[in-house]
Amino acid sequence: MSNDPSFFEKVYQVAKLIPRGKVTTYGAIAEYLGTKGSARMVGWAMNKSLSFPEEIPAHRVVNRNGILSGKQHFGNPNIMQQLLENEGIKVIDDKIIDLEKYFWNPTSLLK
DNA sequence: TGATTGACCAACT
DNA sequence: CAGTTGGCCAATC
Repeated sequence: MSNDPSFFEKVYQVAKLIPRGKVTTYGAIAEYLGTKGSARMVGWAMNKSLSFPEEIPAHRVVNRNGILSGKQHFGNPNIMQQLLENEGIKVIDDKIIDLEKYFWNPTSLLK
């Protein structure tokens, strides 16, 4: 099969690999893909992923500040925070506490 | 089909 | 210190 994964498809591959109880950032995924500037695309891809049949933990992806940027896209803004807290991640004021502690870098897959 | 937007990030002014 | 701009790729108008 000819694999020609677009930026878009790679995002899903990485997003599915995010371990439970961990979070990552749009920029980290984009950087892993080799295109740091496409961080916006990652978020946008997540938005579409909500409509996809595949289970993609979009709630484990936040922005560089650890803020739940896309909480509004889950239908109800509370869902994203509840999911994160359900995995043991502390979220206060739509922001992840000790982000570096829960942060998971997709680049770990390379080594 | 050209222009605009988008769950971002970093650098520059 | 805060606002603006450039960058990236794909989808929508």
